[in-house]
Amino acid sequence: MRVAVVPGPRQSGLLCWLREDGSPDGDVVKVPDLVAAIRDHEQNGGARWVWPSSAGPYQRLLRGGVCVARCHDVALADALILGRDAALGAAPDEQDDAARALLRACRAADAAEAASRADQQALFDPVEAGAADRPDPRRTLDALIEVHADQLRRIAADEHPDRFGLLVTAESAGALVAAEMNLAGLPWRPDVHDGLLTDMLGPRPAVPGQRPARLADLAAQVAAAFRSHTRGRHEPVNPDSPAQLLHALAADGIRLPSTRLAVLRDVDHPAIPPLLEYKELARLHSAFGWSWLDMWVRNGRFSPEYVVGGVVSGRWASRGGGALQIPRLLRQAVVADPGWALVVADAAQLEPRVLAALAGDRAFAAAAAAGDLYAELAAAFGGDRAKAKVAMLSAMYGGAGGEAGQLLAVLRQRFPAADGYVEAAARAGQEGRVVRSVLGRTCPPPSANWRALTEEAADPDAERDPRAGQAARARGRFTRNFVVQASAADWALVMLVSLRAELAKITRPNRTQDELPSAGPDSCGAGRDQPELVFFQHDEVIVHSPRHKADVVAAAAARAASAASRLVFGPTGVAFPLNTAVVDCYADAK
DNA sequence: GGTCGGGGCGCG
DNA sequence: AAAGCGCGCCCCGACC
Repeated sequence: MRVAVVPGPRQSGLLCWLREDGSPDGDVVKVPDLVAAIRDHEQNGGARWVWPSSAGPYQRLLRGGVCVARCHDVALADALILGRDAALGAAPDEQDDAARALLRACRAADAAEAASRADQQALFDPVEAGAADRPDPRRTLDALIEVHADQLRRIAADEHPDRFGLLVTAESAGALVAAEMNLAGLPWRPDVHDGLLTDMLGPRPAVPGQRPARLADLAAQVAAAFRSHTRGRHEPVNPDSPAQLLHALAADGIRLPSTRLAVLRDVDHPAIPPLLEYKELARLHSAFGWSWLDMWVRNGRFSPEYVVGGVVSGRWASRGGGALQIPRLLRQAVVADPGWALVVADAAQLEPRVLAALAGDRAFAAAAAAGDLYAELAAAFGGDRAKAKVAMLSAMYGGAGGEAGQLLAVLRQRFPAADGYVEAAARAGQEGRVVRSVLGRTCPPPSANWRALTEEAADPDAERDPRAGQAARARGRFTRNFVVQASAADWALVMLVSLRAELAKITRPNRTQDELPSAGPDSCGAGRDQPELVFFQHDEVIVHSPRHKADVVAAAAARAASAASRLVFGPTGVAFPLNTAVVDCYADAK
């Protein structure tokens, strides 16, 4: 059962029950307390809540201690559906423009409210920011119902409506998980983090912006190693400046294309060893140093904002704190609370397995039935596992340099279906067509620039622009990778939301306001004794769980992985094994 | 004083 | 022969 929901003034809201086709079933219901109304319905069978975006209303619900099981996020659905239709050349639907504009205004008001809520630390103050700009609730509800019904029609019109419908459902559930994980936060020990920084960099500088002792020392060593420095003609070379480094090296007779690690590593110059060490430590300091700790860790939790579908391939992005680029070293600071454990589950070699399933390559599937895919493939590469891995990555990324070319030839011969699949995707991209993931996420169409460039080159009379071939091949690599990366993202998303559903089964249902432990935010019925999803990074999830429930959680993760494989790929010989570890500290999970 | 693209590097 | 896919964030340096 679907119910359209729009917030009204103060705590109120409008609800409208919908029929299967999305048309209104009965009158609009005005409720004085929207959070209470949704809590009641969740306790009595629930509904799929249809709202303009999860971002606004769901934050409010979570803070009221209410978790919902299902929703339809119209904004995320629109991105998927309109992306598909634009890519496939369907004409945009003029009549929906007004309705969609109204929903955008509603989401903007939600965002303004959320921003002001983040400013005020007081959680229970009524928040009225954005209220002035909020469009009329009744008109918004009508627009919501109209756009939602339109979306249902467009989903049904897809070449594979079941799969595309699953994608929309999973993306919507992903938005719920994202909000819940943001509220829960990743357990983070500032004392451990600070200890690591101090060990490597020296004590925290008293003056912010000052280089810590170790960095200052290395910077001085770098500068002193240049002749230009010893002749005293210049300011000390700043190791943070690629331009200054290139210049100083050139003055010593070494001309380099860049100051990349891979380039510097092969250079013989006294400045290089301290420079390499400087670069590594400077990055830690600037990206994840003390100021990061101050800015992002509160009450022992790191709470990044996840951006569902923020990457074209459907992977998530994050805003603030670089949540998806945490250096592996700092996993030591991710420690479960006393009496709790981290259940860390990552999909082993997800992308090559996805390719095997996509292509329906039987020989490949047979190899992927085992735990270590590359080890199984090694036989085809003279028993060398490393070669098998290079070949796979090259096939998926479009690399063909060095040894990769020969390895690709082996791959082509032994696994023709898998090779054919990515080659076809690459060809489509080069020709300016779009490709789709297994659940139907579409890659963006080529830009006008790209079209102009490549069409010019197709004209036999025109001067051949080398950039045209370059651009075409680049797009071929993009689409080649897209089909694999985006389908892997499909699998991971379905796995994540399946795990969420599994966890809900071992978690108490929603409680009433009276049962809330204290006057603080409370996620998904978690209180202080229930497992919570706290991290998701492309092919890996972390659940923070009471230690005595960790094994149950691990089993739930395994079921979620099986469910994802079945739902996304149907019957396939390919296995999608999960590496699951129950640990105190993230760094101990392999 | 700000913005913005590039270089570089962390993660998958 | 040149070159692999996707992000976010830091610093620098050019620019307004």
